[in-house]
Amino acid sequence: MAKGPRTRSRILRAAVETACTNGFNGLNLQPLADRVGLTKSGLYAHFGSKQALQLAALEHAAGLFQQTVVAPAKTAAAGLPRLRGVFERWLEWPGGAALPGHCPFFAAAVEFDDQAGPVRERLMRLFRDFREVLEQLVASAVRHGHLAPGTVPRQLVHELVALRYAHHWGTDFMREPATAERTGTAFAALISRGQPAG
Amino acid sequence: MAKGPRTRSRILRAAVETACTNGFNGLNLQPLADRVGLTKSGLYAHFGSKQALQLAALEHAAGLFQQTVVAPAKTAAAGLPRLRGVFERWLEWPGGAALPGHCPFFAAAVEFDDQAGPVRERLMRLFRDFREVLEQLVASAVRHGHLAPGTVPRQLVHELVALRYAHHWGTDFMREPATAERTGTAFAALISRGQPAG
DNA sequence: GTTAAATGCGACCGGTCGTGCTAAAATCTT
DNA sequence: AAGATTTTAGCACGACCGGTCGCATTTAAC
Repeated sequence: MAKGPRTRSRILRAAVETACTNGFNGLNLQPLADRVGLTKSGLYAHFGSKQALQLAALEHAAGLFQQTVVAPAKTAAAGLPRLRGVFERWLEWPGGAALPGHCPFFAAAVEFDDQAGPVRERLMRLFRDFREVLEQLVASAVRHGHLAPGTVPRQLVHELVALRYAHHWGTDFMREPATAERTGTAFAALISRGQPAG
Repeated sequence: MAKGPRTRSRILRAAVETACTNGFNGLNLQPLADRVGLTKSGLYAHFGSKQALQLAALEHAAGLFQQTVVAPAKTAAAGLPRLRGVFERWLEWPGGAALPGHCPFFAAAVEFDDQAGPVRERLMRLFRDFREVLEQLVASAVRHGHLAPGTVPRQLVHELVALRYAHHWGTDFMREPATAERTGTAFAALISRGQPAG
């Protein structure tokens, strides 16, 4: 492997770590360059613009997410167990990928709320794609008879997203240990509500 | 009313509006001074530090929230109707206070996730206080027989927070019109789950 | 082993940030 | 109307921001 892509890789790792604690707007060149032992311009040469760096970091984070949260799905039986596994790994992300701080996508969703551009577009697509994955898992759980036939995947997934958000709020901002239990209780309630022949 | 407090008031109004779209870290002095027709230092003299400005803006926003979302609670009958009213006004905040953009508290929760200091402390207290209000409303609804006696207020409120977060995500970031309906459906499910004698 | 491309350094640009200071202007009090 | 006080403008500072350039060095290809 050539040297260029290798340092680029190091940069991206550090960039994602930074984004987890400081957000994507916190991807400032100078501190990031210091972290990887480069000069600002040396780092900059790899991307050409801050936006390109943000996009690359976002893409890298998406890869880690896929491989940490989604990919291990097949380790559990299809249907509800698989859905539960993904949800639980989602709760623990980004810690599950040995990343510090909090979910970078949630931070980015706030930072780019009013900031149109390719980063926002890409992030929205990532969200939609993962939601699609969740909906497939729900639909599969329904087909396996683990959830009521009348379950509307998109509705249930909306409520799963809600739980993940509240979990983020409770653990990362409020820092209340009881959060995990409350999230678990809520998840169980969601599932039992959708149980066939309640 | 003297002139000082009057301009201070104008500044705070503009500051909260800015915080709704740009967050509290986006409360930069120069643009804010331009908005209210002052010089940067002229504005600065009113607060003495950016952090003091952030705190004052946060306090002002809390006042608007109280008066827009919480105070009108008494217009509805005690119990479930009152809870529903507060939740619905919460969903529409900050639009209900004629403010642009999104809920500034959610943005602040991300910005100050890792940033210790008085702003973070104050914000956490505001969240706790409002959660307390919600729990009281839930408890009241239980006492009125609108919710099952076994309802755990803190758990239900956690899920209401979850819904509000997902609503924010769906409307402000994803910009999906269907979000309101899904949030409403989820709220109804939460309530019906807690209905006495199923 | 020579050569040419890839790679990173260092200095620097214009701009904006938060923060001080002083002096002038506007306001309030008497 | 005159004096006391508050309020604002003007200016400057050091630090940091994203971004650019030319040059040295390392790497890889021939």
